[in-house]
Amino acid sequence: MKDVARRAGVSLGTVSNVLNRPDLVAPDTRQRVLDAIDALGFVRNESARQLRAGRSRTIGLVVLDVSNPFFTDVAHGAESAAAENGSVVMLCNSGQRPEWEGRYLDLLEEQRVQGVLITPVGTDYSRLELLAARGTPVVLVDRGSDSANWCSVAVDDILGGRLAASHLIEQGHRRIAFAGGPLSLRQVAERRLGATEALAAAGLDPAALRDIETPALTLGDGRAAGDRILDIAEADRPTAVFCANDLLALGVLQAVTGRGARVPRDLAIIGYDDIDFAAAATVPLSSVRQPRESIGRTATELLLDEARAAAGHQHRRVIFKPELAIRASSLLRRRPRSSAAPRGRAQAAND
Amino acid sequence: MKDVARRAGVSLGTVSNVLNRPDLVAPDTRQRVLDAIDALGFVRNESARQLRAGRSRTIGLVVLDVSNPFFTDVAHGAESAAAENGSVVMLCNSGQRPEWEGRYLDLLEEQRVQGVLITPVGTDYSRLELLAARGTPVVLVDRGSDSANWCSVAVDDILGGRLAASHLIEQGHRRIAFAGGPLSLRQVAERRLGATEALAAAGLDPAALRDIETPALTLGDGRAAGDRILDIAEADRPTAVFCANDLLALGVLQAVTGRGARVPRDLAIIGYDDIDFAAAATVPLSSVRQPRESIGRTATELLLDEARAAAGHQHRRVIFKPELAIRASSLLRRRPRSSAAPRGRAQAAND
DNA sequence: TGAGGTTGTTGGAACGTTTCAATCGGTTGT
DNA sequence: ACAACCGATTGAAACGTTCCAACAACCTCA
Repeated sequence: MKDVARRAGVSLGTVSNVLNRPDLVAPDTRQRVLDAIDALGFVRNESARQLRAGRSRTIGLVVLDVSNPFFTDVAHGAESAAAENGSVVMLCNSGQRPEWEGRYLDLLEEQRVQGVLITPVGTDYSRLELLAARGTPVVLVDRGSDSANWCSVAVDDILGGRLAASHLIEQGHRRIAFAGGPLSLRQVAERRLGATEALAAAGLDPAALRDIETPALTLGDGRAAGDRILDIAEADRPTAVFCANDLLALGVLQAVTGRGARVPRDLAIIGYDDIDFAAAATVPLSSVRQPRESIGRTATELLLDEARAAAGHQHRRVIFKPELAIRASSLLRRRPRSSAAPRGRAQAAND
Repeated sequence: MKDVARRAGVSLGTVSNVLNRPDLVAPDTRQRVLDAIDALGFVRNESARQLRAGRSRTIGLVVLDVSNPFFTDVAHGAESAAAENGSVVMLCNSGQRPEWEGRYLDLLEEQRVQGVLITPVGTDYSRLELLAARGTPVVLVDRGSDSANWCSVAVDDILGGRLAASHLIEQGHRRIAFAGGPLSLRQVAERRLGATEALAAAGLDPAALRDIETPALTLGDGRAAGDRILDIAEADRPTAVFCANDLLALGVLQAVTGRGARVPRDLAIIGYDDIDFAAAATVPLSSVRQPRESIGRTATELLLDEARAAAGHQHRRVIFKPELAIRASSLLRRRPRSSAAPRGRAQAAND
């Protein structure tokens, strides 16, 4: 910047003004400075700006799994909201490992980010509370929280679980499995809880929900879960499975059809998230839809509001409602008429 | 840091030494400083470090599409290589839009990142050349380049295209389509080129390759492509399609089976990338496998080498070889025995 | 005893910005 | 003719680190 100033024959302060408050400086001076910038190929040093400003223009987004399209969609929403406000999102992948989550939080705090959007791995929020207490705004994503320390944006996972299970019950299923894990993930626990509520509401025994616990929520774990379901003796085998997310559901679908079972006739499947691949599976996958991009967008807006308002900020708790997206993988009866009549051949089988 | 120094009764320099070269400082002083750090909840200011150091510990990774699992896998490889070297990867999504790519490059340069890993949108490398000339190492990812300005890590896409098309020809197909676009993406153009080479090598007319050009490489574009293929009169319709990536192929698969056509009997499909979802599709998708994580890892290592060696760095050009991953979506004949005997029922149909 | 080492600590300059009070011509109003 | 004001520019003080030459205290050996 010093070089630019010298070349344009002005002082450092003027160059800074051209960069930050161009209207303050006379048009011809401004032009001279801009020319010098061009000629020298000058590029602002963001570190120095941040150091001076005390805060960066970056927002941290810590997700459980980047290879899960759900999170990339959330990230997408966050990114566009941030871009509209001149900020950037730094995407960090904890991979459901608490140590990585911690590492990334340290890193983000050292960078003095504007704030952190996070879907925490566990339920121990002490690190986050410290972060918030030291002045970095935190917003919980895809996870409600009654804490007074931050905003949160969530989807009603209990309701989602209830919707999914009710749908299966309504389709005539009585032996239903729940695949998902670890149960320490609040999303998983709540979806499961919703399912048991639906069973109870239908006069069935909630304890009869068959748990297929998985180490994580990936395609591979889904394949393993599918194998485990098929390994159950037929008389006892669930006729339907509710998976804690679509990755799992797609894995189950693959394992099960790979072994010659028919979906939904032999096993009905419903997932959760309604990622794009769900509809694209060749037995189109029923799922519970969440407003993925809106989650990211809303969380970012809450965060920026807090970062700017500093004092006069009221923490808020936003809860979206999930919706059923019914497709072939869970439909045993003739497909109910929906507004847009579906094209495919309706399944006639019934159990 | 000043507060820490005061509390521990030492000078600023000593605190810095505790943080950066702990072995230089006497054990008890060190402990006193560490205690003070804990008590005050001190967190290093990364901006100040960077300003002083002149360079950050961040690596920029600019990809074409974060929602494409191929790139998240590349990112994963890059991330772990970076982590081993105490660096972090900042993931940026250009979404195939040149303006966004430019914005992100500006941003990364302002941050004085250690270097930039990029799969460029177009073929205009002038912005990158400027970046490299000003001293930021650049590594081209998934794109070969003979430029003397940077390293590159690529996969031989021409070979990949040849493999895919040869396989289809060998399966008896004569009317073959290529779905992909825009052709300005080098990946797309080269995969297509490989396919025409394969046709020529088999004594077929390379010009007979039927182009289904798509605006981008997404699931949605694939569905549209599938519809366009089925709209072709049956006598003239291709019996096989080679898709420029798996997202496209999965889209085609969905559209085609949704309209009652059978895969591979009515239309054989082969994709590219071999993402996890490919094997998980219910007609498991044949594909061309690329070493996704290795690409990211190798690129990062080249980058870090350049960033460190500064002077004595030789630009290198790494080219991986792709492999066929044959699955049901392209197999008309009895499945050839592979080392691990496949479980499913073999297809008996033949054309 | 004093020269030379070793070990641990210190003070201050530098990194590249932003910000703000101060300054400087030049008008304008009275 | 003087005060008051205006817009444009300047100079210097931060911001929080790292780095390095210098120093102090102590030890060792001739």
